[in-house]
Amino acid sequence: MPENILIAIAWPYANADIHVGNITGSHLPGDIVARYHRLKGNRVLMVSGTDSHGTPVTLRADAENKSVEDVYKGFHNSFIELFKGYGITYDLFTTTHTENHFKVSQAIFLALKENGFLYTQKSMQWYSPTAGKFLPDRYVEGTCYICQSEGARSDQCDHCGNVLEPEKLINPKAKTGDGSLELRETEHFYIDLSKLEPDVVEFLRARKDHMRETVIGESLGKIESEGLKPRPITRDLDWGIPVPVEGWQGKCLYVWFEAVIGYLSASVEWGQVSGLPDAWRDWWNNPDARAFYFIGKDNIFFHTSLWPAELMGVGAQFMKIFTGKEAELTLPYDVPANQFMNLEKQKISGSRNWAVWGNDALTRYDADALRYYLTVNMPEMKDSDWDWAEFVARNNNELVANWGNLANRVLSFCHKNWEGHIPDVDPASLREVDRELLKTIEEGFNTVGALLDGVKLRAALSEAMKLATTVNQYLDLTAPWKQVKIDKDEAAKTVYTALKAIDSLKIIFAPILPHTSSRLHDFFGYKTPLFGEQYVEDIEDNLGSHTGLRYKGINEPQWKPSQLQPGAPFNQPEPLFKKLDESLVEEERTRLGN
RNA sequence: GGCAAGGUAGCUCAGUGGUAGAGCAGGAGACUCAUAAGCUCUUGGUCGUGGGUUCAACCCCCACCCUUGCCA
Repeated sequence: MPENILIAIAWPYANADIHVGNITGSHLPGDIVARYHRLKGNRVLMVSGTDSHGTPVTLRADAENKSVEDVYKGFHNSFIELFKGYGITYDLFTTTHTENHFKVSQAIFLALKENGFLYTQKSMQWYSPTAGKFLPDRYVEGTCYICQSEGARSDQCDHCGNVLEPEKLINPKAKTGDGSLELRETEHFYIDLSKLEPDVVEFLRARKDHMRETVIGESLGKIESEGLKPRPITRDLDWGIPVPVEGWQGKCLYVWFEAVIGYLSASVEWGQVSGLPDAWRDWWNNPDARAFYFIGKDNIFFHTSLWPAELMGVGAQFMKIFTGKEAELTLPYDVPANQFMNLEKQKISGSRNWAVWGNDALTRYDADALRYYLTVNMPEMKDSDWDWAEFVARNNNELVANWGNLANRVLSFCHKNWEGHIPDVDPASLREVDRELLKTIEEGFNTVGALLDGVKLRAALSEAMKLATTVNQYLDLTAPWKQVKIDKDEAAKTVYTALKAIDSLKIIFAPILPHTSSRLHDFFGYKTPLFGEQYVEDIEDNLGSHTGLRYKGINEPQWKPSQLQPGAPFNQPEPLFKKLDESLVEEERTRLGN
């Protein structure tokens, strides 16, 4: 019975390019788990999109003298290029600036309102008369009223570290230089999270055993010690989703409230563009569907507490408003948040160009080499570090030397000695040592599969590499290069066994290394591909048009041991991975910080 | 400041109340099918600091230091 698996990945914000930390943090782990479940034959829906709204986008547009649409679309298109290059297979990668997302978000808002979880409250906010608008707290700075230091943000002082009350800031100025500011009264909607706190706590307790300790600590641990407080969910802003209430013109839904709804709205949109308008309900109205949310540690609260609170708060009301039929929405099953990846011991910083940019790295390195290093070094438990010397070493000593060389040595040995055919061996004639090896590899489908299912990706990769080592050991023991000179039939058994093992390992590695596994798949001459294809599609609606990244899958379970047929022809193999020259370490390091 | 997570071999990281683990790097050896790759053996750690609980602590408790995230 196939499972329904939702892979929800954090929405990149349309204000910065994607770097290796973002890739290893959420997009790559999500893709690995998605590919695994697709190979298993499960029904996967993997969605994300560009978070296009909010103040930083409008400020950038002003600074660059562009329209906000141009700014977000510039980033959006570059994100799509990157996902194609790395093989991050979104069923739909869309944006928050779609008519559909507006409707879904507004329906969520209204459902919460009808269910009594929203209230309004007036407050004083800094207003810029010259710009004619309210400024977000982080764009107002002045003198800290606690430590008297200059340059404090109105909501927080970096010098003394205190959280500030914005209206108490001394001598406030707009960071953007909009002249003097004044306090004005404004009114906003708040979500009363304290009412939903018992539900959120229960939700987290039920998932305590399979969620990461860092995630549980950051959410359940904090709620138990600090509680959940109400949060404003609207802002004085014109670039975003209008508050769907009479008399609230000029105010929008707060980005953090609206962006998480994207997982739901992207699923709805995926159904629309796929010609299956109700299909999203198989994930969203199905309590057995498992929903995984791949995010970075800075986002934990929003996904473990706020988003579940929104979902539980709307109850069956969202579906009633949006479709006319009452139904509950599926809660997250797991939120496998990653920690951060540093770069050469320092925090990644876009403004200082202390970063390895995703698209740029692809111009010099193969996607699977990058995917390998980003998986082996994924910050699952604690922050990790991208180190160029380590990248080269791991590529050369592990990926090339162990797995790549294993495939290459056996395929080329066989191609040479058996004239481009799999040795025509009767499987019943295999020796004990051959059966042992194949049994070990077959068990790998369970052990590695369980690790992938549990989102323990470093462990899964390590286990797969261990299996490759086992095959290398087997070859050393059976030494077919000696055997072939003495008894070619015996050597044939060895080579046949090793090829079967490699053909199986190809599948086991495929979620992590899809491009090279596909090449190996081609060498073996399979007709059905391992994976489907990514493509882009322009989608029109009443807000304009946007580009969606799509994926057309293969409907065939392939997570199972090799089906290689004795005697079948196969293609001339080539090395799967490239050895990297040590000199590039210096070369890459000089790029940093400039 | 409050809360949360991390601080284990040169490097990157697993780990558990009961005689410290892996991969890579370093050292040695036998082999040669392969991108001089693979295989075997091996050096290497007072498990952040200081206390405490226990027959026994890296693992439990307390304090402190360092790193990171959040403060909704």
